[in-house]
Amino acid sequence: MKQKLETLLQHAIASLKSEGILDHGVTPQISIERTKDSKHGDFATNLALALAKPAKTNPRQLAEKIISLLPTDPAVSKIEIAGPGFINFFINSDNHLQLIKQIHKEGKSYGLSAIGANKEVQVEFVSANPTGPLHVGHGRGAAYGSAVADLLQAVGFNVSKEYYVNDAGRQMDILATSVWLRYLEECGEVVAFPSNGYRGEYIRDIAFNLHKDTGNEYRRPADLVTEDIPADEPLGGDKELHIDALIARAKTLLGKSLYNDLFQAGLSVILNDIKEDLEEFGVSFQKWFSERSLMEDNSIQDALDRLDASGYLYQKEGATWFASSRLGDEKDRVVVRDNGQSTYFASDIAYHMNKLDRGFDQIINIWGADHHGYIPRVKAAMQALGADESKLKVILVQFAVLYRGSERVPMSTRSGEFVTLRQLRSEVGTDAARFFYVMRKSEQHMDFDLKLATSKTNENPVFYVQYAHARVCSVLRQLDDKGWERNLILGMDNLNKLTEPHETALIKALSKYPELLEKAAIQYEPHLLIHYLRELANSFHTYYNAHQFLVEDEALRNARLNLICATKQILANGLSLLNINTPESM
RNA sequence: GCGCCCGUAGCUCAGCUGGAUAGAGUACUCGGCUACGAACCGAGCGGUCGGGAGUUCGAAUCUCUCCGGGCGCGCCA
Repeated sequence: MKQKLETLLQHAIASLKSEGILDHGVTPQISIERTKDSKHGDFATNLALALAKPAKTNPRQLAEKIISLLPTDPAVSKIEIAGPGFINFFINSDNHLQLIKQIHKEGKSYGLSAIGANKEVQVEFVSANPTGPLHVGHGRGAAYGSAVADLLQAVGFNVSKEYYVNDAGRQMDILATSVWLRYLEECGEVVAFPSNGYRGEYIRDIAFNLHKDTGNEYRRPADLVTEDIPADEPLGGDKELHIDALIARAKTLLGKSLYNDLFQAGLSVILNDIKEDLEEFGVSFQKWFSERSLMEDNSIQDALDRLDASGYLYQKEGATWFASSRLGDEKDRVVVRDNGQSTYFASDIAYHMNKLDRGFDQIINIWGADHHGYIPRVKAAMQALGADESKLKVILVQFAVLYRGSERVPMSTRSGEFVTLRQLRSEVGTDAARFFYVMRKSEQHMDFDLKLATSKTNENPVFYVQYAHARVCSVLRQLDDKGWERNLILGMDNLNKLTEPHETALIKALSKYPELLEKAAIQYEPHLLIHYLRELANSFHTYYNAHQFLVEDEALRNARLNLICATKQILANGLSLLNINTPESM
């Protein structure tokens, strides 16, 4: 409909030009908007306001001229000028009614579009370090990322969802060592647990199972473990030196092969837990990309060679630096440390080179807001690799700050004090959790009150939308109980009986769905879909309370049933896009 | 200190590529089941859109500045 109006306006502009009212060089941006107030019709354009200046006339006069030049169209029943010079379009009600047939015909695919033109898009999100279970902060990235990806898929992009697994580096060594020390405790060796180790209960679980499965294979005497290790922080030492020494000791005492097994054991338990957790949360990935694989297949070296070949690398103080400041970063960055180890950033350069090599048209990274300082250096790396940096879009998701009542809940993986995504899901339910996360736009800081979410689950708006769906289902069951059958064709033939204002409003709400879906997808704003679904549910509930559907008049009854079934269809389409259940009863 | 994000009703948030009277939910006050589910609906209450200046026909929206809050500024990942 919007497009139709745009075409009509294009004609009018062409006529304005040929009449000499408008200069030929002017190519106005036509914006057609939904009206907020139905007194202003269905659609409005500010075209006359925008063109008044170049046409050297006043907006209302120009609006009249435009209307007189507008070709007539059967879908448009009335055109008005309002306010300072808005042109308001009223759509023929028959045209609205056709929508019900269209929704019925297209069913699940109603609202999908092809604007993505099958372009290849990669969306990388969550990518939490596999050092512990996902917490509620990760949940937001997971819910948001999958919603964005699924929306893009719905409007015709070819989307690949990916999780970057940081299975290398010091954090992982700390994890392996933490597991080992807990394992030694299981064996009966007394070793003080480092203040900088992972203290979570899940580490003990992994150690317990490891001990159960392998016996004393990893056991080493406590005095050998602690011999000559620098003091930990609580004893006046340095916690970083302390834990690094313990890591080194683990490697020496266990040997490369056993240490690797230990490392792998911890990693796979945690990673499997994350995969399962996300699966249950309705989030799936096409690919789990391992950081370690970049080291093993020489990708990091290749990437660095490429940077070197284009002259962006140099040596200083024993380390290798990437001259990212030449490409907009605030300073240069180390890629190979003076001890010969490559940095995390070097892995990331290689990873992004890999993404580019895979030929995606668009690469979307969804990161926590704490990574924002990282964007310039990654973009610099892409440029240095000779790629178009606009291919990369980084979306930052702000933190969810947890409260229990008015008390702030701390979140730190290291300390082990955090609320896991699993706990949240079991307390508030997966549907409610997803809905709540996606309800807010990503840049908005989010206050998540656990007390509120858990004690008053019925107040979560997800139930409001699901209830609308269940209510339609209930009406259909009632129809059956009364011994009536639905007559689809009779209903379609009598759509013109739907003349109540509540019906018109509901149909109008239905008609917004496709354009809304496109907007939400292209702008990466799934919260728009949530808000829409709530509005739609509201239109339905209002209608439900104002009129009875199961009336004696068979023609009217079936017309109304067709309308509410169309509503049910769109509620289902929208909710399932967000991976939220559409219950038939609640 | 520099950089990014945010500041809208008592609370949680929409609205931001400039558009008509700034909207929801929640809380509070009324009203609605001899109706297909009251997990619902209707009405009311509630605002210097953080302050100030600018841009223009028009600013919550754009620019500048100040104030307040979050986050980041490692040879950590």
